[in-house]
Amino acid sequence: MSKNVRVRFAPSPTGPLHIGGVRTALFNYLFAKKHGGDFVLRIEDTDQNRYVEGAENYIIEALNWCGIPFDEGPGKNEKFGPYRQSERKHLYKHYADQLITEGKAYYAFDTAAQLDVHRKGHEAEGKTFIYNWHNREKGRLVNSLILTVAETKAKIDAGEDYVIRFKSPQDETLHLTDSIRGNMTIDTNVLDDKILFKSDGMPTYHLANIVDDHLMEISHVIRGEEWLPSLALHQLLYDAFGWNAPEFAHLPLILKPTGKGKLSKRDGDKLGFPVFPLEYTAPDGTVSKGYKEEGYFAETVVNFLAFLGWNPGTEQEIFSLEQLVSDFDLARVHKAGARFDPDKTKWFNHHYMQQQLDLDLAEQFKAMQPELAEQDVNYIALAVGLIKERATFVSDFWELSHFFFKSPSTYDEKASKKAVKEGTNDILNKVSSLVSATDDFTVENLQTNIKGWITENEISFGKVMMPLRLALVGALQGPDVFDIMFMIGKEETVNRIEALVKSI
RNA sequence: GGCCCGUUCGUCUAUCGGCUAGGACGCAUGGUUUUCAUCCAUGUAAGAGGGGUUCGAUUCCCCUACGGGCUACCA
Repeated sequence: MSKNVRVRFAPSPTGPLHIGGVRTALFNYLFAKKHGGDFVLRIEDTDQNRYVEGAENYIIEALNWCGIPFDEGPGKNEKFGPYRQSERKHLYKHYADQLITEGKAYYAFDTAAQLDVHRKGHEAEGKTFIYNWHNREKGRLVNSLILTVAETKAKIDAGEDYVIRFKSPQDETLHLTDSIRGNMTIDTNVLDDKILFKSDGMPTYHLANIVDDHLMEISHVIRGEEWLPSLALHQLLYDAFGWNAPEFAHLPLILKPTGKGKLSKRDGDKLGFPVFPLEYTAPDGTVSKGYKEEGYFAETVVNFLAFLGWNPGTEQEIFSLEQLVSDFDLARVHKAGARFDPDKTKWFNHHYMQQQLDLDLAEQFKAMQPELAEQDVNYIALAVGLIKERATFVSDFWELSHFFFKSPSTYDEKASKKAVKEGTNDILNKVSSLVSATDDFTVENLQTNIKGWITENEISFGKVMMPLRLALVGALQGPDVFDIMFMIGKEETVNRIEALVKSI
């Protein structure tokens, strides 16, 4: 890559970023880092009506949690700032005026209500209303193409609302290029004269986007496929300004796990898995679940998002962020939309669970489990080390490890039936005395003593181990019984065995 | 409706004209284990349909079907 790579992630602060947006950000980040470039965050808040307080903050926190921070953006390394389009408002009008002066754009005075009438009328006849070459000078629309210069000026001076529309060309075939999809051709006759500048004094996405990408020296635009239909307009705008267009790559969409359509913010909790990286509380108080709060690791989220629409071409599926940076390649991004699979995501989390430090997990576990308030975190870490291989989330830990912290209050009925037989009492009493007699209380010594006794007396392992496990755990599950005995200590072990004996 | 993009196991995907179509998740079975898990092994299951091009098409082209996106003074 010869030129400086600069990419941008340009979300609209209309609410929390959903995982589709996070994936777009991730791919931008990976591409930038792969080529030693910069990852820019730009806030596209040109629509004042949809602005949501706190959304920008959420976006930044989400990127940070995922480990894909931006290099430049609001409040950070502002070489090309400001990075909020609302703060760049003064820049855009000049460019719109330039296009008007050059005859590439024009003023339009049609009100939203009038346009609506046209649209409805066309619809009733089964036609589509397009504001472009075929009707813009026919007299039914009001714009500076049919008004005289003086008339136009008079309207503007009188304070009448106007927009600025791009004058899209007639009878041309555009050749567009996308790094993922290759070449496409578009007939300009199907394009409408998009509004570049709104009557409220703000630019639309299209104008602001092109101007900012140019001013910020963006080299590659990597965005969702929903922007593909706008590519023709954007290319036309670059040409109109005489600017070199960046390279474009349109990412396939992330689809709902079941049903139709792309994954949307509203899918949220009703599908039983989070669609947001972080928990989000809307201004109206409704709370949406986040991956972080649900117990997913950032590594998990990054790894599964990377594989939605991309793969390395090898059979490797576990990728750290660093490995993704070195292996990522836009050429290997898929064209078709990818259905999101919650099961696979859990599998990734189970994998990354095993790589966490026991002490880190213990701290999280302690923070969420009231019963652990008085426990030594180092002891919790030992317990975690023994059970994490069977857990997907930290929230699974209590169910898997409660017996390390408190003695069983009940015995599972089925387990009791299976474990307690004729003579179990005697066996438990013997084991209890063997435990008591083990002075140097280590896993090895316990094994030597108890297993030795079992072998000497030719008893089956199950006859001893099952009731012993029942006494310690209250059920027939959990890790090695010798580990459990060692963890809870001699006295507690003896107490638990005696408690079961009494209950038989 | 119009325009654009897409289409390999249930899901994510490999294959860049030679395929007995590979891997992963899920599911099933078996093994390991003192238990439950984990783990390991095996199995299950696919190139939308029809035309071309070619010695040979999952791979290239066309048509149809289906899926998705866009079609706002939203991004």
